[in-house]
Amino acid sequence: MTRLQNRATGGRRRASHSMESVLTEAVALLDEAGAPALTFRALAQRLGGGVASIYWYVDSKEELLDRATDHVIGAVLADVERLPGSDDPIDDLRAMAVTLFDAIVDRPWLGAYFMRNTEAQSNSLRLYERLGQQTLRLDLTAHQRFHAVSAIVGVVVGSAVDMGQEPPAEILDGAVSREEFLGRFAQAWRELDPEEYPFVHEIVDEFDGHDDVDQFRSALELTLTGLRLQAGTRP
Amino acid sequence: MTRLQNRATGGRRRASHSMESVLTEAVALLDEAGAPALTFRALAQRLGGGVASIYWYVDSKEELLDRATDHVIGAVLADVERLPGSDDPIDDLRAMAVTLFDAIVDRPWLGAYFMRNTEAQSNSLRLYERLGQQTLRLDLTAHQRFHAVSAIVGVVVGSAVDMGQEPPAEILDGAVSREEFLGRFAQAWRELDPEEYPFVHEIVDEFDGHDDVDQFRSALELTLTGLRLQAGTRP
DNA sequence: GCGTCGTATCGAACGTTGTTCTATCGTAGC
DNA sequence: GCTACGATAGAACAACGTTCGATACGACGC
Repeated sequence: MTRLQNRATGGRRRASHSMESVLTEAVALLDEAGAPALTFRALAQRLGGGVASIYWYVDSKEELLDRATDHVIGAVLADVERLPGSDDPIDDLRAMAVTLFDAIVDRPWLGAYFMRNTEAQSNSLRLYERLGQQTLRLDLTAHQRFHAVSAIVGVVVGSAVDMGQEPPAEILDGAVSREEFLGRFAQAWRELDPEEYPFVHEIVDEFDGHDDVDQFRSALELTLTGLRLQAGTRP
Repeated sequence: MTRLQNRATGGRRRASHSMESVLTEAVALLDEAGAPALTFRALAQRLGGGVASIYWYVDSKEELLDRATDHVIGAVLADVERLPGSDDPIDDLRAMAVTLFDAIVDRPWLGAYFMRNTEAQSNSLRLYERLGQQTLRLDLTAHQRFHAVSAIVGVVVGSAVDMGQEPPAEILDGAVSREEFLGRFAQAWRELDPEEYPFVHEIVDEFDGHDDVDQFRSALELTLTGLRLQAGTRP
């Protein structure tokens, strides 16, 4: 689609984009080096065009982020809709939440922007709807249903934000592994006064080398059993 | 503490700060207009000094944010330690979580930075310890205790992030109230296809004019009942 | 009194960011 | 061909975090 122009002045090309390509490359940048890597200049270079051209597709960086987020949430939504489904709505809720969480594990930057603006994020709304539909199968009031879905999304986002924060550079360039980094923290904790920090000492071994997915699963399970009790259904 | 100097050249003053004053003014800026308002230039102007002076107290903006966050978490910790305490550790956990959440309601910017870096945030670690101590009174494994506290913190952060995002400017300058803004969303939702969005229609009235604190309380209650069941204690 | 050292301060500059301005190209319709 | 419009792009702008070098101040030795 790109064309030659102005052969006399050296044959500079004009780039020809599309909403799709802009979003795809934006997501690629986010995937490769996280949120700070997505700048208009980096994106323009990748698209082989000028900085200002991006503003034809998008009014601001906020909108770019929203659209990029919604773009990948679309894939998550497809995964969720492809889920088999069972006779237990709570099992289905768990499967959906795990699917969403897995997507955020693959793309840590998602955590910060997911569900920020349902206006420009139509796929997020659809996902929200899908989660909510499972609560329609439970014996709850509308009030309880609303809060149940909020709670589940809250658990996902809460866990995701924990992992979403940029690792401290030393870990990004591979100078130290994640295990080393956690271990360093654990060591500092072990040197605290056991009288003053009995709990920290109790769990320091659990913290050292812990798995984020386990942590999320446990948190999710607590809310789900709470929800199950509230709905009065048998496990 | 400020002194006069160089009277001959017009009597320009030299400002004299302290870690305390820097942090206090930084928090004041955050409180007044949110995270984007805290810039080194704005802070310097408020302190009546130069921009570079702040770098004597702090090595980067990240450290400034960490220290400012820990500064106010110190007050939260004091509130938590002032809590009466009961014979039910889960009741105490709830009271602590609510205290923390209330602090974030007052200072929405807290949500984004709380628990980001326990290295420079000693008060956060103390708060984490205080929460964990309650789980020591429950019949749980160390593994379960670790996950329980993570879950509770996750619920707080998850709810806080929801509210922590900057309102879209129209609401900041008072052009539209929060109720109007929510109502606009609700109206858009009501116009969706009821066949395709049954859940959204079910809860749109709950969403319209909903209270963030209620939402948080419900989510917290679900995890707490889940935890209670896990510990096998009677309510 | 004078020089020196460490603490503390500040103006100016640098590089990068999001955003806007203005000018341009290429194609489709007349 | 001319025009209107969709699309592109370079240059400039303001604001930001950060760094540099110079400078002031109080305390100390002498």
